[in-house]
Amino acid sequence: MTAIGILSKYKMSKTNGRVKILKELLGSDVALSERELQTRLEGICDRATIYRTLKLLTKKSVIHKIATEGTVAKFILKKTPEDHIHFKCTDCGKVQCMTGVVPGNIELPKGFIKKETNYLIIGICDECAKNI
Amino acid sequence: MTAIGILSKYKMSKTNGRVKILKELLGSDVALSERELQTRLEGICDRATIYRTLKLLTKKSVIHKIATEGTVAKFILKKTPEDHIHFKCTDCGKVQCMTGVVPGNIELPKGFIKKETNYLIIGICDECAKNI
DNA sequence: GTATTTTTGCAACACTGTCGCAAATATTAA
DNA sequence: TTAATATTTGCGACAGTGTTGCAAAAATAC
Ligand SMILES: [Zn+2]
Ligand SMILES: [Zn+2]
Ligand SMILES: [Zn+2]
Ligand SMILES: [Zn+2]
Repeated sequence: MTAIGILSKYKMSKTNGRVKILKELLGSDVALSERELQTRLEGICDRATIYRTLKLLTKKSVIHKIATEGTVAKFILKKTPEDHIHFKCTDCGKVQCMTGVVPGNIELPKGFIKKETNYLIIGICDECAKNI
Repeated sequence: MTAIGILSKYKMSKTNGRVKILKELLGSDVALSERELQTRLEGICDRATIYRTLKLLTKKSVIHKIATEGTVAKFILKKTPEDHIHFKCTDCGKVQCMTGVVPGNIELPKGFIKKETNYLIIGICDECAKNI
């Protein structure tokens, strides 16, 4: 689906900034932070606009937010609604979705109610592992 | 083990701040942020000292750091060296270790090297679930 | 086209976490 | 116990993230 298509689908105004932000996210196989988007967009729009857009797209479930050990949140297109694991490389810093790696069916103690998950594995990615 | 005992074991100077911080962590079954420690200690020591102590204790593996979806890191005593899941309640905000809940043996794609994990489940804790 | 609604940029803000450095405290050795 | 040495603290400054109010700008509806 195209950026414009997605914006139409969720009844979001098609502004220049939003289209460009979505295009970057659509074209990236790794999660991006506001900062990284800012750099890629070369000041096409304001920080605040990027944050607002990321928030809105997350709410619409177009993208999802990944909590890493650092301070920065990263965002990536949501390809599947299912729980899955994320991987963060300590070498290149890339954060990506691990599709195909299924987290075992986790059973919580009695009384606990699961809403969403945030599974992150930190290590060395396949690309970086080659150069060790 | 006592706060003093732990500090001795890891050859850390027994300062007032460190003892108090460790005591709070030893007495808490939920993860605490620097802010929460600050409040509990009622200004016994500086922000910077708390951050430095938390960093050092994490390095010594006395406590561990939990990344949540927000910006704040929380710390809790490390009872086991094994990978385990954490639970964050959206109602009361508590973050705790889920001992007993074992994450299935996750197999990464070829080439990826695991160093550490950060598994977080977000939902309603048993206590809060009672009052719904 | 104009009217209306939504979004933007800007500036200000609160907050987290880090660091250098002089002063304070803890450890050590006598 | 005291003096010498080593470590830690508090303070202030800083960089960075994310949020918000508001007037101007842009997009949508008519
Ligand atoms: Zn890598
Ligand atoms: Zn994902
Ligand atoms: Zn709760
Ligand atoms: Zn834990």
